[in-house]
Amino acid sequence: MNDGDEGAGRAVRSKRADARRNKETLLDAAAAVFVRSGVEAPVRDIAAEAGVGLGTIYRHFPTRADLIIAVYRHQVDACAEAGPTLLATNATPHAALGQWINLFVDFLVTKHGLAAVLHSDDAGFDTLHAYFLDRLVPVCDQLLDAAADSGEIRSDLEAYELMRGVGNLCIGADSDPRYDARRLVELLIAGLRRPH
Amino acid sequence: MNDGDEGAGRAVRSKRADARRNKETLLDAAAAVFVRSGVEAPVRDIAAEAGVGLGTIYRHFPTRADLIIAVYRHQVDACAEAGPTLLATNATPHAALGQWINLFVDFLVTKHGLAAVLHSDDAGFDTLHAYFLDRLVPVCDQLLDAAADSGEIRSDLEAYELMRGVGNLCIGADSDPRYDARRLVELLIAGLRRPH
DNA sequence: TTGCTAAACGGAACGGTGTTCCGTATCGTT
DNA sequence: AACGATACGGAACACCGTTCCGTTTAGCAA
Repeated sequence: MNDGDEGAGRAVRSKRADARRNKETLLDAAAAVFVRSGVEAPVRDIAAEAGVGLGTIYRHFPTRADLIIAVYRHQVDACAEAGPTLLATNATPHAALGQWINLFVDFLVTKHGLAAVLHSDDAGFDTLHAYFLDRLVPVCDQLLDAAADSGEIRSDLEAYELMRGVGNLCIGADSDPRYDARRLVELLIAGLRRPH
Repeated sequence: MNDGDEGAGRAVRSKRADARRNKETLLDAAAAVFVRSGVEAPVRDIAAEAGVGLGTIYRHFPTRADLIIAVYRHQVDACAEAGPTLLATNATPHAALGQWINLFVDFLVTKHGLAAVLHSDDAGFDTLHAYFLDRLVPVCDQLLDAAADSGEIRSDLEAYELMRGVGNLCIGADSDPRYDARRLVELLIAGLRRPH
């Protein structure tokens, strides 16, 4: 994860200072452009914002998806880490699940077009897709299991499927005042309740 | 809707025979290519399949979205018309709503990428978006009202919002065996039930 | 049958993507 | 100061939807 030092094996010469600087600049620029124009903003815009050539972007981030991952990695990780915490601090697993899903929805909805790009079957966003799934599905699974064990919800839905569904519901949620993803997700979670 | 004869006003010379023929050929070719490669297939592929130049496509269908509308218009209309019928033949409005939604989901899921394109905020698909909405929202509204009046479901959800939600849930449902849009939509509809 | 003209055709060309490639500039070390 | 590895910039490529216009043809009239 870190630049410069390699924990195992022979020592690897650390990156050049300008390279490390550019990577930071690029990350900041991308974040700014994503806020302004959405995650589908042209790579050239990001290069311009950073005052850097196109080659530089692609050397640091082999593909657009990798850049997007890098920009949002911290927030995805934070969401993943919030899972166990919520489970511990809430009265019921179902409440924890609801709050965690809300966290995820808020994250997606506030990033223009992230949800859309996340679920486009366009190859090349595979790595982005995979990263979100790898990081969040296990957490969701844990919450789902806990809620199922406590008898609050039906137990026949996979975490993967729920995450995809919730992600899908968030598509286009910004840029359309008549569409409230949060409400629909709540409905979906409500539909999960076991008809006791 | 018809080619050639204009019901009102002065007579308009009917289209040339080759033009009418090409339009048919194009519609068939597009349908075939959409099945083979999905609705996002390049326009050039459709032109090649039809054995026709690019100009010909764009003269008949000013934009890709118009071509997609033309290909699926019949099925969308059929879905719209099924609404009142289902309401009349089902025991409860809620059952009718469920069946109608299933019809819509089946339609979307079986067309590669239609749902995705339908909800992409890409301008240029606005007309496609608008056509689906104009045709289907009123029908959904009628079903929703009936079910709300009979007290089966909560009444605080707009037809527009439900249609968008269902459409979103269908995105990527083909090409992913681990994701079953039908089930999630059922969950959503279940969540709609009034907690009596 | 033969002209003639409006209608329709084909496909090169345009503007905009993401991505690759390579000559050039710079860093960090000797 | 010199030099090689590293990183840079941006022209070039492949592909997209769409536009434009010179060429062909259908259909009618003489």
